[in-house]
Amino acid sequence: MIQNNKSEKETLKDIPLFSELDIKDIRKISEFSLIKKYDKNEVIFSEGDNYTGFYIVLKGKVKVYKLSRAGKESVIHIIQVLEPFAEVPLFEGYPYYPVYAQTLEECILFFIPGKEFIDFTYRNPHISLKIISGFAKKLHTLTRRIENLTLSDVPNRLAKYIMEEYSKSHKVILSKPFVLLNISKSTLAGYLGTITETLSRTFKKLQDDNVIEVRGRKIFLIDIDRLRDLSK
Amino acid sequence: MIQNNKSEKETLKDIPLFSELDIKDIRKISEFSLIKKYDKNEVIFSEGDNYTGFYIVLKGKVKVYKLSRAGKESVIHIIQVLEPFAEVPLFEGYPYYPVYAQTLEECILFFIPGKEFIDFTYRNPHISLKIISGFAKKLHTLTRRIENLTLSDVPNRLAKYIMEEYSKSHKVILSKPFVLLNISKSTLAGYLGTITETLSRTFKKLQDDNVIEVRGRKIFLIDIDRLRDLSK
DNA sequence: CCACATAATTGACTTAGGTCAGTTTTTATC
DNA sequence: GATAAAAACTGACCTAAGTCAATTATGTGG
Repeated sequence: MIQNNKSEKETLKDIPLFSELDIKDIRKISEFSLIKKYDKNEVIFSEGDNYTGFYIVLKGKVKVYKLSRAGKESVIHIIQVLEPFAEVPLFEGYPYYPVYAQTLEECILFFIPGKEFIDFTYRNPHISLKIISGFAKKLHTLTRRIENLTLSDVPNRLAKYIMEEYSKSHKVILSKPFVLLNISKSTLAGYLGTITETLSRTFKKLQDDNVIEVRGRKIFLIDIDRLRDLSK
Repeated sequence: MIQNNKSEKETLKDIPLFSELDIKDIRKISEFSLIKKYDKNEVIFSEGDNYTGFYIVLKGKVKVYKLSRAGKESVIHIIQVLEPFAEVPLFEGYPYYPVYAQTLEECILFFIPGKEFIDFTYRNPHISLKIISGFAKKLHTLTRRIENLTLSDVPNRLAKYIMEEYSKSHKVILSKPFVLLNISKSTLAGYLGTITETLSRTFKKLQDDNVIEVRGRKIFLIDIDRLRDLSK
């Protein structure tokens, strides 16, 4: 984990959280923030660690998760480029990280110390509307997750996931539409609230039913209508 | 559903969301808001209804939930006195209610039209910090719910629920500590992500193990240590 | 490019918890 | 306080998905 703090100030403007800020404010935030680099699979913080601040992903992907006593993993969020994570405890006044965070690949993260950011927020109230809309979006997502976990079975949840990924990026090879999983199948299992074995069998079942074709991380959508139906 | 708009202005100051506002602001909000009365079990809004605004419970309790195709119910929140609900879509710009809401008993609700409240927020940025901390708390709760649904079984989730209720209100009769369920067992089942039959059997099992004693809605905690252990 | 480690798959088995159907208990209403 | 309606409970059964153990595939660093 190396730290440096050069350029990159341009990128910050692309972060939804900072999109309303002018270059002066961006510079101010940069002054008390850090750019940190992480290898693949590095643990960024653990549940129970003292809270120091939050992160924004500039490059790579981060898994935010909880662990059971037995070591089973429940993936709460997959954080993509330009998205923040661990910003919730800051506004709750919670002094510890309530979850684990680990990189899924080589990452560059923007680290923002909590105390300084709170001060900044007080002096720049317009940023709070950004925070609110970010939180609202997260709340919506988590609500849907709870709904899915309680009302849908695994094939249903997997179909939903594939359809959502597909609607984010319409990729096609040789007239065949497909989705490229950007996380490992074990991470996906944890995200769908199941285990790798069950996920593997579910993929197979959908394949045997000619709904999809699984080739490694490429999932070809053979029968989109049926997949859409399965995802309801 | 009758509407009237008298007194009650004092109560509004007790709502965490409004606690920082002075009497002038409270009066302003009251001007564009409504007090609505509901019978027990009245549906306040349904999923898909056009979004008009959000509510704060002044008296009673409200269940916020989703329904599966088959009509199975997943309870997302139980809203208690002075808590707001349906405020999330407002800040997401989502034009429909994404959930159902129904009273669990006779209720008095404060209804705040969305458009007017947004305007008010722009002119009173200090209220946005209240919104943020409310959202942060909700996010924390939902995260724990997901964790529980994916990593714990039903006895575990029930034990957690009882312990949490107990820590909110330490009630004792004849030296026996107990918890008074303030929702029906079928609602509780939906909240714990299970069904009434399973909940009933789980209560029975905990009773047979001499951990609790169930007498209607009164749950006596016979062996708190073991219950606490079960809830981990 | 090989060797090792990690990830994914598969089979046999178990089990938590859901379904269905019927009964009892509690609650609300006249 | 009787009667209906709703909520809670119980038993028999079933099934989705978890566990355990072993195998196969994939990826990665030397």
